[in-house]
Amino acid sequence: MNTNGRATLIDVARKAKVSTATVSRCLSHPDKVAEKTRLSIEAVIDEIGYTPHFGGRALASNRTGMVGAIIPTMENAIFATAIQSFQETLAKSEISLQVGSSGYDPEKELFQVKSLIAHGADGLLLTGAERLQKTTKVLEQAQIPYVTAWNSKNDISKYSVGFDNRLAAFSLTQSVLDFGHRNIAIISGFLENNDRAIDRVLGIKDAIEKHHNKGLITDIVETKYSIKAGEEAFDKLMSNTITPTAIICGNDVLATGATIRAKMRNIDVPGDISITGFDDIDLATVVSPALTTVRVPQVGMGEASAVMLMKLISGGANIKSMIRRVEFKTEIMIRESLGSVPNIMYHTSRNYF
Amino acid sequence: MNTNGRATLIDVARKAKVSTATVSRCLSHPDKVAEKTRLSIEAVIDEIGYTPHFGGRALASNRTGMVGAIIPTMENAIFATAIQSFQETLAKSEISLQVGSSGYDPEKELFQVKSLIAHGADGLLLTGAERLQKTTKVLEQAQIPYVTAWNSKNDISKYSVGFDNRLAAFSLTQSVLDFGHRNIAIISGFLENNDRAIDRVLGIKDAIEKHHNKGLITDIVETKYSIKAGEEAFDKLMSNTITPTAIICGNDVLATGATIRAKMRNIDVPGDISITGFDDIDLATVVSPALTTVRVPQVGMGEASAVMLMKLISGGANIKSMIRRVEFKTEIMIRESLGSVPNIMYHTSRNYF
DNA sequence: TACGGTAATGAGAGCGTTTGCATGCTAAGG
DNA sequence: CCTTAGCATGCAAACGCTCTCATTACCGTA
Repeated sequence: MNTNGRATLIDVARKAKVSTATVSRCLSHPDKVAEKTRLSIEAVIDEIGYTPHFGGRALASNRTGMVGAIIPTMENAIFATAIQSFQETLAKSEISLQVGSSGYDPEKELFQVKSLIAHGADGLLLTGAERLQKTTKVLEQAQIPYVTAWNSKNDISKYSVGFDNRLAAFSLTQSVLDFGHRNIAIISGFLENNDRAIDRVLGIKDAIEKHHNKGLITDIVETKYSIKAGEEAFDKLMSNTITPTAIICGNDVLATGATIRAKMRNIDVPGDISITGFDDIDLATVVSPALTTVRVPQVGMGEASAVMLMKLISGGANIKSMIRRVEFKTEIMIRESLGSVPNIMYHTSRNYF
Repeated sequence: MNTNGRATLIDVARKAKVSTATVSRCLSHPDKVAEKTRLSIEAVIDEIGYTPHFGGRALASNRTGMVGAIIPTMENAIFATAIQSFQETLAKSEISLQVGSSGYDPEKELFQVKSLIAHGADGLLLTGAERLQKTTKVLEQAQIPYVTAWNSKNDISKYSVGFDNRLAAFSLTQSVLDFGHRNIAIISGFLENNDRAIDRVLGIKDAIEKHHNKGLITDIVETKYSIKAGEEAFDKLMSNTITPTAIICGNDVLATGATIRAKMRNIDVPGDISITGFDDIDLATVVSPALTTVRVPQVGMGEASAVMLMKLISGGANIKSMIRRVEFKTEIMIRESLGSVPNIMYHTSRNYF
């Protein structure tokens, strides 16, 4: 019994008439202890309500059983599914998760990294490929293993799990072009410090350049990821001289905003204008019309990154032979929000080319 | 430099030519150290990239700087806002948060409590007033302070933050009655182990009993909190002999499901049927028509519970004089989904009374 | 110059666990 | 009956930090 009145290993040992070593083993490696001993120790533990002291454990074993994840934002569901499956996978090994958000700001990411390390993270999951050099340095000095997710364009020396944002956007854009659209606008998240957003825009441009020409892009609006921002961006696009017949949005949240605003302005989707999203979060099928979007391998990424990170943490010889990079495929989900070009607008727009 | 190659306090002390005590103070109570000393220590820390070892700190100080929160579900946004403000408030004091979910199952809650304690939580935030006796016992044996939220109907000896679910539902129902509705159906979450859901149903009944009679309730459907469940519940209600003119839903998620299904079936809301929600999450204004609902003091609860919990953790003399219970007001948000009773149905329904 | 008081620092004893190594015991084989 | 392998257990040294208490340094005042 320590000064706080909380039971300790020593109390258990004394009461069970064994050494602390045996009690410790009984907790951490039950198979190393004789059945009989184990039972009597467990009885004592139950009786006096002993819980191992976290700090003592962490100090002696140099492990906390906690890992951290830093995602850009929790405000919308973009990362929720992946984080959930990440968490579930960890939970199977009794590892807990602490989530922080960076707000798409590398400085804040660095802060979160420090904070998570200070809070005892055994390993970290980070979003995207780019970060401050200082962040990488901190990670290395603290000797914390980490995995990056959400983008496969990654330094080969690092451990990463993701998909090809650029390629996915490319495919989606091809579908849009196939529907006959020639005046295309983009509503993107802020590109600064966001390699995923940059890649998506690049993918759109790739597709357009390949099949037609750059002039097809009427405008690119950069804004924050929120429904309201999507609404405002829509207004902006519709106030331009050249209005688009299709709007490709950086994610489903922006697309939802655009769709809602279209409805408010009595602009029919997809009759008058087509709108596409990215991510395929729940929202995509809640709005009407349901969004054509890109399904991102959230569950797969969550699981794969958890497995990778746990291997890294356990360390040992097998690290050398580990796969350093997992790349997933994406899938285009064609739904109601993408349709053919409206005739009248189609003609109008042709004048410009 | 320890065996892992990670820098320790001793390394810093040696390099800065001071004792470990001074370095420790410099980190934890900078004002107790001379400016000059502090600067030189900080320089060394920066140079060798020292991060305090979590385990050592936790062991010596008997604090982890982490608290846990257990909410019933993360699958929808019901608890998100409160948790976020809880977290933000904690963050100001450099306390981190670990969230677990119980799935509305008391056994799972117990498991999560144990898990969070095992992971070093300094304190806990729990949802609702009811739980297993064993859970309370575990909490006490581990000497972990905790606060309950979301329901103010609470044992006075405990620390709680919440609002009166019953009263809120009562007010909302009054509004529904004021619009002339006399055939009212309820779609509730499962009542078992959910004091909030129970209270909301009781509040509805209170209002109806007070102003009219029980017979006005055409049906009560219990189901899980999901959009799909809301849809199915709606179908169930509409297949009854007596159909309602208003559906009061246990939360916005269920109400959203009902609304979506109504739209699918070409039943106009609120023209043919009124629907109300509870919680006022984002979803409530995303669906159309926007939901009439109850605004729950999520931000307030989050902040208040964080403050209360932190006081409890710091302990000291002021605990005795602490306020043990904070109760917030709710607000009825009248939006499009609630309207007058359609004439034809009104007449039909009158026949039954 | 001596002295008291205060601010800054140092010494060192824990904090509760884990774990490598030593020891003791049991059972099987010679 | 003695050896020996192998399993179960105990001993005790870390692990890295905090914090109390003691000590030193410095200043102003008598």
